[in-house]
Amino acid sequence: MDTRAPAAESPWLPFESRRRARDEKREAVLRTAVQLFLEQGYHRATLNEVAERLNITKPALYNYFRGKDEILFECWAMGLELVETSTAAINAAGGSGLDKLRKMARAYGGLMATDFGASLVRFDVRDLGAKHRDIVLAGKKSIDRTFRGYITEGIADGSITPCDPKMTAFMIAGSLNWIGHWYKRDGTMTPEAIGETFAMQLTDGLAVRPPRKPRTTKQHTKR
Amino acid sequence: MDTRAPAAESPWLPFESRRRARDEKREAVLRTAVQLFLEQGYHRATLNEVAERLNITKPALYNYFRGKDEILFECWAMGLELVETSTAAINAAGGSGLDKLRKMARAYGGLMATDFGASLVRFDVRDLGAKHRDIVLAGKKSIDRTFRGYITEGIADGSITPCDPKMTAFMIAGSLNWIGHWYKRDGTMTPEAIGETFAMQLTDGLAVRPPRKPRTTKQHTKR
DNA sequence: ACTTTTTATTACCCGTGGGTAATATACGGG
DNA sequence: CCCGTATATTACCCACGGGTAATAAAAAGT
Repeated sequence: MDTRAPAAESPWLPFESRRRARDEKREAVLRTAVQLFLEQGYHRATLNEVAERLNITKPALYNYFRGKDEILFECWAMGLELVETSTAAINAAGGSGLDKLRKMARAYGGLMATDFGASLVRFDVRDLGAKHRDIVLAGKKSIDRTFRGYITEGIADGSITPCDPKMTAFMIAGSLNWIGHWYKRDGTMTPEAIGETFAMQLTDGLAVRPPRKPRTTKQHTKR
Repeated sequence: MDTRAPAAESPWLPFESRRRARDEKREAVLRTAVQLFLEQGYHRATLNEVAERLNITKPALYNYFRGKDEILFECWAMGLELVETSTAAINAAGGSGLDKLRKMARAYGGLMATDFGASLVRFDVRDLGAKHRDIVLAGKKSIDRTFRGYITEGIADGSITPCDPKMTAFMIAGSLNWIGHWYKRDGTMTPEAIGETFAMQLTDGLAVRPPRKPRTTKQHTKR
């Protein structure tokens, strides 16, 4: 009667044979939800459709989450966790401030091309309850501090030219965050490649620097 | 009976003396709406509250707009118009690709600190009807083309070091777009100052360049 | 095999908010 | 002064979707 193929990879096979572990299912809900939220936007996405994609019905979701906003929060939590893992590795590896900043740009930029990574910038904290919102805001603040930290560190150790760490962090994080808004899987560039490109260009600059003798700045005579 | 002070500057004085021109009112609706949309997010903001802030009632809004989504669209239209005005001025002024890119960064960055400017990046095109959505997407595409154009121009005229214009445009526009997400009026920096800072740093780079003789890249021996 | 617990289903509630119909009030012109 | 038009108001509709209660079916325990 219903000949639709089952959604990609749901632990709930269309009928019966449901015996996987609880955590696996919870995670599956999350994966499906984050996808739908990104696809349609949090408010347009309905729990009914999340459930449908998993071959279950809406109330079943309430076995794993207290409500829609908790699912949203968990998406954020996943993203934050990924970032923390990255920063931990970077801090452990050591190096100059510039080194760390570049590694961070690469890692963070790559994350922005993943579902849970994009969650960090595509969703709205105002959709969360006060409690969860505070947690997320703290996480975001921590990320910001990390960026600023690497920059001040870099200025101190001479690997980065003096600048306002706050503004520069906003600038770099902003351009990386934006990846979460435009990146589509169909693109030719892999997330890592994008992260790499951004990391280099953000820290390398654009303007041509006159190698030594700056020829009088305006010599673009012919048109 | 109702002793509340009338909202800031509404053409509708609490009772009577409503005779201002239609366009003025339409614009007032727009200004109030965009503020509320930014404050609370499009979906949480209600037309009832928009109306309330203007000392009128919801159905009165329908004298000026066909629906909520049309109001949203007009916010976008305002923002797009502002950008177009800027680019027109920049193109008229001429200069090298780098010059134009810097001017654009300054102008666009400043716009991101305004309500209608922020509309361009804080709202979701998926909230629009197909027709309006297409218009907005076309506008965004045009902005992207402008950035890319200045970059390719700059590469051609030698003011910008060779790079992938697409990626670089994403990078610069991204960091500027992000201003629309974090800028708050209470900050110490004026929008123009931010635009200026970003314009310079984005095009100047961060990494210390060894003035001439690069001393063997790793000399951060002590700690 | 029986009971208990977990997990799912069906059926429903109901708050919210965009949108509309019917109506009233003000304004401008003849 | 009266009428037509523009603009506002009150009162309402109703679709949508998050959330819940009651119940059934399956797993797990003994």
